[in-house]
Amino acid sequence: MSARATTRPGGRSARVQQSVHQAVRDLEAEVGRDALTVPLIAARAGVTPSTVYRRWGDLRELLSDVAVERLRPDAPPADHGSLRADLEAWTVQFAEEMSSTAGRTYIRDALLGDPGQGNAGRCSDYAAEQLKAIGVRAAGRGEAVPELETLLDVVVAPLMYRILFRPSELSQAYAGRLVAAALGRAGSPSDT
Amino acid sequence: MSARATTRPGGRSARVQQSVHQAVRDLEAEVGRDALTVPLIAARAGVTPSTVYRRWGDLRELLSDVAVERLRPDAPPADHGSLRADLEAWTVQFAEEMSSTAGRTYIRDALLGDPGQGNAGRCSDYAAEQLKAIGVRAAGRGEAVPELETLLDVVVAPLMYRILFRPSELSQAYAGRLVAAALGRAGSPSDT
DNA sequence: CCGGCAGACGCAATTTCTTCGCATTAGACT
DNA sequence: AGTCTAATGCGAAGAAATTGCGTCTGCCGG
Repeated sequence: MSARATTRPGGRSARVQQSVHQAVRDLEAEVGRDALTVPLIAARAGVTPSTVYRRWGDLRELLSDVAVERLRPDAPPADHGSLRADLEAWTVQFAEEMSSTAGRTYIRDALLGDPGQGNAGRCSDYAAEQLKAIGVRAAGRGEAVPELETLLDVVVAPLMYRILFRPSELSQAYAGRLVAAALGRAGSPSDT
Repeated sequence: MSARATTRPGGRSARVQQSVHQAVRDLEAEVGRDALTVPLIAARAGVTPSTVYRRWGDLRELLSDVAVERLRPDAPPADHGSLRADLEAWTVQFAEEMSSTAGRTYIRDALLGDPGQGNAGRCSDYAAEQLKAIGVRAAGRGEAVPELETLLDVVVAPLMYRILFRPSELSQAYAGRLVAAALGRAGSPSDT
């Protein structure tokens, strides 16, 4: 499932998916996430509930798809002139977005309704792409760049762990320390 | 919510909670987790569905409570004679348990139905307690012991990140590298 | 030891959600 | 243009969620 790239961009399936996703976003803002139901979303989207059940299986999977869309970065990471500055800026922004009430909800939704783990993997891929872009740019400047896996282990994973399991232990200073730790070491615990 | 320590151990509320939890565990083994419903659980537990809804709110919160119970370590970490050996053994066992199909399901359930983030925090506390016990024992031997926060950042967080977001990237060798990384550094990115 | 009190539970009706079969339609392909 | 596949709409039947009300359990003061 996880309806994606169905027929063509102009086809009916694509229109239905768009209007359903849009209905989820609209209703989430209007009535709150906890009040969302499949019949409610279907009515707003102008389709019948059975269509939603057939395409997405249940409400959780639909919310998971929408959440992943919202977690997709909308722009490449900003260029601040150095690897350290780029990493710090990206990390702080990432931490702020993900630790917000909305961000945590999206992460949890993305993780929850996810039979094949596809959506969760996509979340990680988004972060990896951004970090890779920062790394390529830094390499172009001649800077030494940590392994991508190292950054995921040392920066992203601790952030996400706190966001999910220890939301009170997260601060901007902590995010900064993670970046410092990542840049302070050349090798990597994960050189797979 | 999150019914806990209601009246007395012998009270009726406690009996209801126990029988409901037991019903969840039994039915999970018999019919599979995806087939669980509140009416089904209530019938097995010998209570009415409305009781379950009133005490736990919905199925997700009930499953969250049961999942946290299952994630609670049943014994202190084994003693292998040295900090490194204890850490490696604990980490490998932790990774195996948590990355199994059942373990991932419990983690996801614990995270999902968790309004106040109380259950997620408890999961982290369990790991922290085990690590602390290993640390205290090592300190008693005169070994230098990393900060607890460092272990959470360097060992637990990367493991959990892979379990949740990149399940295919997890191996026993990776768990070993994480321990090596944790013991190879004295300081900490998180000396809060 | 007895009676009152607060909270939890059982019961049952109502509302809402979920599932399914069947007919119809949109879009693709020749 | 004609046909073929797949997705959608519709409606009914079944299951689950929610709620009000009466009852009972277990606790506490008299």
